[in-house]
Amino acid sequence: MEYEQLKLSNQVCFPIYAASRLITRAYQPLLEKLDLTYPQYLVLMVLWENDRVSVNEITHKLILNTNTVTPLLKRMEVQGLITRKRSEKDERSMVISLTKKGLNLQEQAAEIPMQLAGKLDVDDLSIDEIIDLRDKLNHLIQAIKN
Amino acid sequence: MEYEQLKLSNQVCFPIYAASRLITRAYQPLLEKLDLTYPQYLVLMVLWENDRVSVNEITHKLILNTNTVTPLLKRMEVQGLITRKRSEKDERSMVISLTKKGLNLQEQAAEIPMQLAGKLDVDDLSIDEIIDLRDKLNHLIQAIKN
DNA sequence: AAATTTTATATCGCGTGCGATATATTTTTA
DNA sequence: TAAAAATATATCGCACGCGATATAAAATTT
Repeated sequence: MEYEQLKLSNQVCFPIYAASRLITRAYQPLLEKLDLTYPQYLVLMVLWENDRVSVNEITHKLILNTNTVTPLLKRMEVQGLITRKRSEKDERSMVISLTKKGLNLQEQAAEIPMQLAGKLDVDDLSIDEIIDLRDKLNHLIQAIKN
Repeated sequence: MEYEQLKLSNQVCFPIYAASRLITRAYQPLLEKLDLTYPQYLVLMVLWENDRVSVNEITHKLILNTNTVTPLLKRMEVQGLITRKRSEKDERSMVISLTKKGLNLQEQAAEIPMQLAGKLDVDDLSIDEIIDLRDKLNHLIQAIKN
């Protein structure tokens, strides 16, 4: 019995899953120099755009759950990248802020997107194709969320 | 100082990372009925296409490392989905085979792709868009691999 | 105002995912 | 053929990622 829909080559989900891991692998040597993991880098990107946010805002922006983000932030606190303080307005809420060290990393991190692009074979992939890919993925994300 | 390239909304990598997790989440309730995780489902897809393969072949097809696949296969062996035997031709190699239970799951699993498609908001995403997305992702995967 | 519900964060357990490393077997080289 | 290199799998440690559950504070209802 043949089930065409069960072939790996016919899947959309598998390439997304594989691409996600390949990208994390590609980032890894670049982020290692800053002593960061990819999820930690994402948290910093959120904070560089908007410092002093709640755990809740971070989970929403990164589409992660608290049980992932809380330990992640605790590790980042130990590394001296961020601080965690209870909000005075709402004692339930945690305010996450950049330390000087976390803020200063931004300058070095700014080099990373270009360095990563260098890892892609330009013959295989154009800028237009990447932008189209990004937009279609955002469509897919919306379609799953709905 | 503003770094446009560090904004989440300008990233391609983040949507891939987010989409990957959202897809795994979408699969989860469907796979739960078969008592499978997404990576286990992927291993079965490999075996349904081609039974009696080595660990090496599985790692290559799924683009995973041995240190991920070996424990994964051991858990699947405990669940009675597969068997693991040393190859007679090459004692280093492990031959992974489907059990009857593993083989029989194929019929139920054949329903999953259609069920998953039902979770996507059709207004947001057309079939053509999905196929184009799949092809562009495969381009990206090749571009990273090179 | 007291009781109930909601919201925000944290904890626990388990399954990945991977860098680094180990072990055994096969292949290649000297 | 003995030594060295390559190949296949396994083990260890750590960081996610998430379902289930807990706890405390705030908001809502009664």
